[in-house]
Amino acid sequence: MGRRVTGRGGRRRDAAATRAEILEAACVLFTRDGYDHVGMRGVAGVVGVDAALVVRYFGSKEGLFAEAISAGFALGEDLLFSGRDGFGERLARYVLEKEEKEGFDPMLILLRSAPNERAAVLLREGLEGQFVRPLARWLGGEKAPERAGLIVAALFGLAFMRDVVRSDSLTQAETEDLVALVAPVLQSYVDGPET
Amino acid sequence: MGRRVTGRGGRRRDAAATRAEILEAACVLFTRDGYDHVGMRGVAGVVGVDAALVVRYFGSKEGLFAEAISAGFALGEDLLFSGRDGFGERLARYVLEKEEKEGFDPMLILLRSAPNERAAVLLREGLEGQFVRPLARWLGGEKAPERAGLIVAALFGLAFMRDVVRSDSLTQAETEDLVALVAPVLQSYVDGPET
Amino acid sequence: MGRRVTGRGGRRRDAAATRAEILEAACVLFTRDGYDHVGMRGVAGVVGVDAALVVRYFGSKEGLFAEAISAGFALGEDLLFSGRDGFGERLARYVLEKEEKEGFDPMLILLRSAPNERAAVLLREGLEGQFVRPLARWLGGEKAPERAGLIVAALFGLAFMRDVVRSDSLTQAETEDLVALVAPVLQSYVDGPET
Amino acid sequence: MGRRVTGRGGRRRDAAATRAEILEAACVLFTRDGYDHVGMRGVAGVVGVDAALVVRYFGSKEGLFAEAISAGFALGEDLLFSGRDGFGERLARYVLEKEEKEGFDPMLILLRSAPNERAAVLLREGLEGQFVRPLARWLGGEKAPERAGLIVAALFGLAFMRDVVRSDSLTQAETEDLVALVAPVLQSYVDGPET
DNA sequence: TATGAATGAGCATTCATTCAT
DNA sequence: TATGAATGAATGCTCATTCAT
Repeated sequence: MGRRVTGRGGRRRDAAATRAEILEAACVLFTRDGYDHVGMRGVAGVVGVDAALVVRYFGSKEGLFAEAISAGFALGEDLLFSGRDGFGERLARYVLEKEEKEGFDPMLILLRSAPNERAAVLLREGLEGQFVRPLARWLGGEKAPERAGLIVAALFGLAFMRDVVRSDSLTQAETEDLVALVAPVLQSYVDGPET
Repeated sequence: MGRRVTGRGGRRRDAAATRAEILEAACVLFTRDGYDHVGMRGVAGVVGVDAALVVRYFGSKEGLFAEAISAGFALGEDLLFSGRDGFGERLARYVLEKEEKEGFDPMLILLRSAPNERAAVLLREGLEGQFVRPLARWLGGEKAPERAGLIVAALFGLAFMRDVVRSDSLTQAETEDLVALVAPVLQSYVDGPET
Repeated sequence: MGRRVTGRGGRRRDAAATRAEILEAACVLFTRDGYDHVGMRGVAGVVGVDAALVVRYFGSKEGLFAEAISAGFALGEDLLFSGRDGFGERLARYVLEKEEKEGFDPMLILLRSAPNERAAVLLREGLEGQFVRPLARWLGGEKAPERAGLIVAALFGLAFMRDVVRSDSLTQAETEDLVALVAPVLQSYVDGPET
Repeated sequence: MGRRVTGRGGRRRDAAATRAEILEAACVLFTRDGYDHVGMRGVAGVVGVDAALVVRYFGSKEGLFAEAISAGFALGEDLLFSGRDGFGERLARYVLEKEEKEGFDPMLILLRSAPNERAAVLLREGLEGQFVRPLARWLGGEKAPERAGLIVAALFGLAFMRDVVRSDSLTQAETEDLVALVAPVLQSYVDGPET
C-alpha cells in the first residue's frame, strides 16, 4: 500500500528502499506483537518480499530487532531533555498522547518483547545506556539513579496499563485528568527528595 | 529412570492431588518464563506426568493459564485492603520486598504473559474485575477509577523495571531509599486530588 | 511395502515397531545417500510417519545417525575374528561379495558420511574403538596398529572404488580374480612384516 | 570495508585472472570441505567477488566443480608414470608425504565429494578415463584393469583413513614404517600375478 | 561485463494438540 | 482414567540460482 511500486512480479530492486521498508514493517510488527510473535515470514510478507531477504539484510531475527529498537531509542533521546520546568507534564503527555507514529512505539516494543531472553538483553542495555543513565546524569542531586529509574518505571507502568492491558480505568479517562494526577508525581522525582 | 520421583515417591493415583501439583508447577513456570515460553511438556515434566494429562485436566494451555492466574488474583485481593494510613508504604514494600513465594508471583506472570493475545484477554479481565475496580471502589472520592489505575500502573512499572528489565538503577538501590521515594506517590493517589 | 499395517489413516501405534522401522529406513538411506543427503522428512516419509516423530524417538539427526552406525559396528565385530588362516581371503570376500543386506551397508555409510564433520566424529570413534584397535590387539606382533590400519584402509579403498566410484575396472571384474589379487595382500598384513 | 583486498590491491578488471583466482579458491575449498559443504558464496567470498559472478563464469556449482577436478586429474597424470622400478614406493610416498600443495589435493576432493550424486558422475568419468584406464594400459599384462583398479583403491583407502577418518593408527605411525608395509603391496600389483 | 537484489525450495527442530489404546 | 504415539503447522535460517540493472 502506498510505497509499493510493482504491484506484482519482481519488485523495485532498490536495496536501500527495500531495507527501509522491511525495517519499518518490523517496527510496526514488533510494536503490535512483541519479539516472540513476530516471524521473519510475517515481516517479509508485509513488504512483499521473501523471508530470506530479511535475513540477508539483517543477519537474523535478533539483528532485525536490534535495529528496530535502536531506531526507537534514538527517537526517545531528544524527546526527554528540554528543561526542568514542566518536565513531569511533558513526559506524562508524551505517554498519554502518543499517537504510535504509523504503528511504531518503542515503549510497546519493550513492554511486549521483554519476556524473551534474547530481546531482553538488547532492551536492558539500550534502556539503561541510552535512557536511564543519561537521565540520571541530567537529573543530578541525591539518589539520581533511583529517581531516574522510578521515572522510567512510572512511564512504563502507565504505558503498560493503557496500551497493553488496556485497563478501562485509564483508557476511558480524560487525558487531562490523568496528566493532572501523574505530572506532579514525575516532577517530584525530578525535583528530588528535598521536598 | 522410568518414573519421575516427585518427592513423594512414585506417582500417586490421586487425581486431585496431581491436578494441584500441575497447577502449582504451572504457576512457577508462568512466573519465570511467561505464557509463551512455557510448554505443556515442561509443566508436565516437572510433575512427572505426560503432557496429554495436562491437556486432559485443563483443556488447553489457555485453560491451565486461566487457573494459574485466578489463583494469583485471589492471593492479591486480601493483600491490598487494610486501612488508608500507610497504604502507600505497604504497597511499595510489597513490590520491593516480595519474595516470589515459592517462585509464584502474579505480577510477573502478568508482565511476562501480556504479549500473548490469548493470555492478555484473561489478564485484562482478571486485573480489571478483581483488582482495579475493587480498588477504585475502596478508594472512593473523585477520579477514583483513574487513581486506582494509576496505583496499579505504578506498581507494575516498578516490578517491570526491577524484575523484568532488571534495570541497575533499581536493582542496586537500597530498598529503603526506594520506599521513601515511592510510598508518598502511592499515598498521594490514595488521598486523592485535594491539591 | 511388507511391514506397513494400516494402508492409510493413522498407523499401527506400536512405538517399538515404529522406532525399529524408522531406524531401518535410516540405515538404508544413510547407506545410499550419506549423512548430508538424508533428511528427517525423507526418513519419516519412507516409514509413513511425521518427521517430528523421528525427532521424538532419536532426539536429532545426529542421534539417529549414531544409532544407525552403531548397528553397523555391532554387525561388523563378529565378522572379523575367526582365525588367522584364510583371514585375508575372508575379508576380501566380505567386501567383494557383500550383498548390502536389505540396502544396509555400514562401510558405505562411513564412506559417504565422513565428509560431514558431525558424522565424522562418531565414525572416527566407532571405527577406531570398535574395529581398528581390537583388530590391532588381535593381530599382535610388530607394528600391529599400523597393520590393522592398513587392513581397514585396504577394505575401504576397495569398497570405495567398487561401490561409490563404481569403477568399471573393479565392477566388471570377476570376483575370483579380485580375491586372488587382494587376499594375499590382506594376509600379508596379518602375518606381519617378517616375510 | 567495501572492496576486498586480494593481495594485489582492489579488484582488477582482468576477467581471466579473476576466473583463475576463483578456480583456485574452489580447489582449496573443495579439498577441505567436499562438494556439499562448499558454497558459492564461500568461494566468491575468498576471492572477493559476488557469488553471481562465479555462476556467470562457471555456469553452476557443478560446472565449477568439473573444472576444479579436471585440474586435479591433469596434475595427477604426470605424477604417476616414470618407470616400473620403485613405482610402489613412489606411490606410497606420494600419498603419505603429500603436502596438499597450497591446500589443493585431488584425492581428498574425490573422497569428500563422492557422496554427492552430481559430483560422483564427474568423478567416476574423470578417474576412470584419466587415471585407471591409462594406468591399466601402462601396466599391461594379465588382469591389467583389475590391477590398476586395485592400485587406485589402495591409494584411496590409505588417504581416506589418514586424511578423512584420521585414524590414529595411521596418523601417528612413522611414515617409513607405512611405506615399508605398503610399497611392496603396490609393487605386487605392478608386477602382476606371476605367483 | 559484472553486480547484487531477490527468490523459492529446502533444512532440522519445536509446539500444542488429537486419538487410539 | 490416563498414557504416550502420532500429527501437522510453524519456527529461524541456508542455499544455489535468476534476473534486472
